[in-house]
Amino acid sequence: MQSQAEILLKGKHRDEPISPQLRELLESIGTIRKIEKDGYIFHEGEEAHDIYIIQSGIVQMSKLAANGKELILRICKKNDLIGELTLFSDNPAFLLSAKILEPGEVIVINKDKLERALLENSMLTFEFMKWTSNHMRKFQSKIRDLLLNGKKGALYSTLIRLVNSYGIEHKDGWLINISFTNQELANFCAATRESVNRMLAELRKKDKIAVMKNGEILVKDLDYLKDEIGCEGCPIEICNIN
Amino acid sequence: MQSQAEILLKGKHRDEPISPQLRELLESIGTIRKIEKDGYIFHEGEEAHDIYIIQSGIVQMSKLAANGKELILRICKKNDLIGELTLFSDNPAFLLSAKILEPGEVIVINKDKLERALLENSMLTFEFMKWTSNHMRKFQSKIRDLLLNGKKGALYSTLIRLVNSYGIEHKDGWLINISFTNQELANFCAATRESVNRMLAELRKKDKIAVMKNGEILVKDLDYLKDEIGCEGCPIEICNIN
DNA sequence: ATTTAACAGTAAGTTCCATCACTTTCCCCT
DNA sequence: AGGGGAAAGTGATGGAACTTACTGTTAAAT
Repeated sequence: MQSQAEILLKGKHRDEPISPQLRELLESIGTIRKIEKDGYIFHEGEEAHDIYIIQSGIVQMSKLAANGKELILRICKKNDLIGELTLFSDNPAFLLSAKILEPGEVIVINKDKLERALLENSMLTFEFMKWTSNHMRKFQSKIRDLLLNGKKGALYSTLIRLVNSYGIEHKDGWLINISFTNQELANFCAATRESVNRMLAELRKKDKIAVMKNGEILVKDLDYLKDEIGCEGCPIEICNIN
Repeated sequence: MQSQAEILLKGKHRDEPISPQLRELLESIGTIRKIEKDGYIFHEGEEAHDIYIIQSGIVQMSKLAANGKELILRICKKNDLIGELTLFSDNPAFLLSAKILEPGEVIVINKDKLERALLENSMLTFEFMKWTSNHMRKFQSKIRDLLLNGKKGALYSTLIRLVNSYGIEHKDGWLINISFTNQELANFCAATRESVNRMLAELRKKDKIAVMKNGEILVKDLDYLKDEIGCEGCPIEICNIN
């Protein structure tokens, strides 16, 4: 049995969101495209012909609401698959927007090609289904976190997920290796910037977190966050933000 | 172009959640089990060996939170697939509880058998993936509805989805053909019974809904509900509660 | 027919959270 | 070095939603 620390210590290599075989297939039928900071790979509602796998860089997936509010659902990095929900769909339009937070490269894979390839290779089908099903599980745990413990629950669980996905070890705790503005954190939680600011101030006062000079958050007491929201210790492959 | 009325008029046959081929496969490798009112087909956390397809009856899928709160996520009927998220999973435990609201029968399908069958028949794989992906889309629209317009948004969107899934035509609007207590409606919305009661009272006062003697809700002005929450008219195969 | 239990309905008080309005801090730019 | 813009931080206020507490209603149970 590994402790969470040991699991996290594997560092950047701890995530293998898609299997090596699946990745190989995707690479073989895809083409590389550069993605540039603050641009978008695609926008919600656009017609979808391709799906993407991230090679490097960071991509934020979000949904826009009618009233102008934005809901951030995922933060994706190397080996994450995005745009996948348009696969096997009758009217393939992107459901989310993909904003580039850090530049890098993606593999662009033609939807039809991929569909055919998947259907021809049952091992890959297996991997793909496994990935999809896992993704759905994350989503169900997320919906609970966001709804069932108020805004505090939403923020704390977001912080926990960010640590699980982007936390690096630090002598005082876990450092979340991407910086977000208060507004962005609020968009994860369907809360306001001011509420998030106040909650972070309180956590800082209680010495549960600290904010670094570059804006990154250091979580000093992860267990406190978990306790406060009645975290049931779901596995790290579910409790993340990818 | 069909109007929503025309689509709904197709009545009970408007939903074909899974394709006839997929259904045939499932039936051929499954066995029948009777399900009895107020019982459970399975509970959250139990080890999962089978998945189920509903033949008749009504089944409610819900997630329990640490603080005792319950979140109802789906209401399933004939041809709906449940327990599906344990497929292709490493540690197959049910993520939701399946409570029987109306007695009936389910087809019990062994997980391993189904996995093998799916991998051997790519046409079925295709259908299955399509179903999964569609399911994920529903979920994303749901998370937006529940989070982005307060409790009113959550309740109104729940009513709209119930009409889309269980609405039958009525001279004054759409009658939701299952009855729920205020508490149950609250559990759909992550709200309290009292809040739901007040919102329903307000809708009744404005003559937008009416409550029948058996507790069923008659939605007299569906467009009002849609307008109030900035409904973007997503298709009926997404905006439902199955 | 009366009791009981479950649910609906309402009101008052409290807490949570969004909104508004502003100041302060940070950091980029020339 | 100083100015401008973006983000952080904070207080006041109001409204939304939860809590508590109670009454009214219905339907089943004895």
